[in-house]
Amino acid sequence: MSTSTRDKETAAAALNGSTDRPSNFVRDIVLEDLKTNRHGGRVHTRFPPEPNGYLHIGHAKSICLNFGLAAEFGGKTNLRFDDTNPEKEEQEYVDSIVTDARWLGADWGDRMFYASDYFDQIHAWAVQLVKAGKAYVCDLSAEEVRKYRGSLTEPGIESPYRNRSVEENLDLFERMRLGEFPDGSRTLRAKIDMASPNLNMRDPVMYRILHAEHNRTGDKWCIYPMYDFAHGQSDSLEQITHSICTLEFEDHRPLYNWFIQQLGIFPSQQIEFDRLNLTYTLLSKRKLLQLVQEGRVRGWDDPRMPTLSGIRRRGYTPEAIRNFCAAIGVSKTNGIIELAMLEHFVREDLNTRAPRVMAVLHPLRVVIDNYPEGQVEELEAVNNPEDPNAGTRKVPFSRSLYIEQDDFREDPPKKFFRLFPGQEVRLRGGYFITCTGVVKNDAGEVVEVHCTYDPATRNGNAPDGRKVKSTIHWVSAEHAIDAEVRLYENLFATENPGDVPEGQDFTVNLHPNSLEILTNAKLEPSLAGAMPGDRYQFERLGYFCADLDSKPGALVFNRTVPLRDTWAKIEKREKGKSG
RNA sequence: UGGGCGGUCGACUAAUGGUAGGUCAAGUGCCUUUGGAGCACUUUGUCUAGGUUCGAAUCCUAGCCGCCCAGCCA
Repeated sequence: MSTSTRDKETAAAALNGSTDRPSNFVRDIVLEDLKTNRHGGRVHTRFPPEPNGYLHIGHAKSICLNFGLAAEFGGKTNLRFDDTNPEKEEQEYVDSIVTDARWLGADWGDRMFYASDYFDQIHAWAVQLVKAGKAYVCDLSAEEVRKYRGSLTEPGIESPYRNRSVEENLDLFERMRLGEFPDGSRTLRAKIDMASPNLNMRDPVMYRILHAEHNRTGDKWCIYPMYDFAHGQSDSLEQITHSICTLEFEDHRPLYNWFIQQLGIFPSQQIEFDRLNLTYTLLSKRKLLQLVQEGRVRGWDDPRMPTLSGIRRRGYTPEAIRNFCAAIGVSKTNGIIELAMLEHFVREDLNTRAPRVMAVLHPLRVVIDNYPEGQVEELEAVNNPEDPNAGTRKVPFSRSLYIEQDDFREDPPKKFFRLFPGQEVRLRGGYFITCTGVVKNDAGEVVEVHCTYDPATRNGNAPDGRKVKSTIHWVSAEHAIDAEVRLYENLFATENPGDVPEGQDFTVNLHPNSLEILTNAKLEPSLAGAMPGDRYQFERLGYFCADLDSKPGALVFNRTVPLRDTWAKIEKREKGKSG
């Protein structure tokens, strides 16, 4: 079956309501347009980032919506850079956006465009509006324009330059283009209605003078169109059927439509949805840029950043992000999604695919007193209990091991099932051991735990059928490889980092210890060949991903997300009871 | 106080005049060689007040609350 046939059938199935994909209001609009044959069955969307920062998880929602919708109905999605402000845009951002969008799974074929591709046409349209008496050159300064605009409750006043002749406007606009005037001295404005209750309709600026080198058009232009006079025009040129943007552009829709109507060009339809908000997370390119510039993080791809590059480096998969985006839905309510939702979808994805390994983050030495000195056994460990095809691996076992400090208590609290004096536990993939004693340092801290093992429990079960309440992970001390492990907390300590006390900066909400670097982690030897980007479950701890900084012999792992920790919950609750 | 847009479990989202359902979170139990995963069960909701209707989350009226808009940013 050809792709297009299948796509059409998919579209038909969707039209019949026979798919179980959860709908949303944008999809419903598309469905309705398809039913009424509004665009001849065509669905064409676009993803229009400004190359002034890195893509973040909020953009992922938009990418999934735009590309997902088009794909579902056999349509297309363009990648289009909204590059109308040369002062803020850079090639680095273009490159990162391409990389990140592709990584997420976006496919725009050969349709990667730039608003700047259309500068000639947009300029011609501006001239067209001038000739029609719908636009004029205004000599008011920025400050004057603001004053003349009026306020939320008061109408504006018309610019004294509003009624210049077409000839004069044409001449002036051309001289603006030729660079005869300094930045900010004049603008081209649409002649609409200074009394409109919608401020966007009070003679909005269409073109401003900016003697700035543009990343793509160089010094060809010294006038640049504003968003409002570029975006809809670009949509129209690309015959975009559904131009999906976020809620804050709702007030711009009348203007979007006004330009299209005055110009008599293809009527793309703007539809607004709610942008993503996540607890403990800031999704504002301006603020993320600030974090990078002030060195509060290690860069745009710092694993604590909500950028796609940061999240990727942290170990998230594109599938997890897509599943998350599908689950949160699309609406017009401005809500805030709990970060736990995102974390759920990484765990869900990684659970099925991440190979299990053993790693000890905070090592505590264990000596098995009755295990023969110098003996080494290769125990067979399951790679992934969720995936029978993942097979097994050999893990060396010897007399001296490391276990997690948290897995031993000299004085166990209630409901603590792990190792303590007199207690027997199972070593994951191996023997039962019983704690017989401890060695302390001068400070009274336990530095070594002594145990005996039961040779009859090699396969992890006791022949006499006795049970053990807990299984703990371990690594053989002499075989362990060292690694650096980076643990992350939320970048921000408050649920809504945008809420800032009067007069303060949002950085006051930064989590003081969002990065903890462990330099003494001990890994099982099978990890020696881990390459950057490789993902694992460190058993009982969480999902980890070899960092970009990782090299053979100098491994570095990021904790993507911890495993759900029932014991931590119990302990917290018990402590609350007693304290 | 002008205009625009919204208010459904703790969070997100369905139900488009006809049984308020799903996911996350939380809790309980089962299971378990990860206190993981899985399974089962449970708690909690239609902003308020009127009205229309046999029947309202849905329609009407009036309130209340929240978000966005006064860049020559997007």
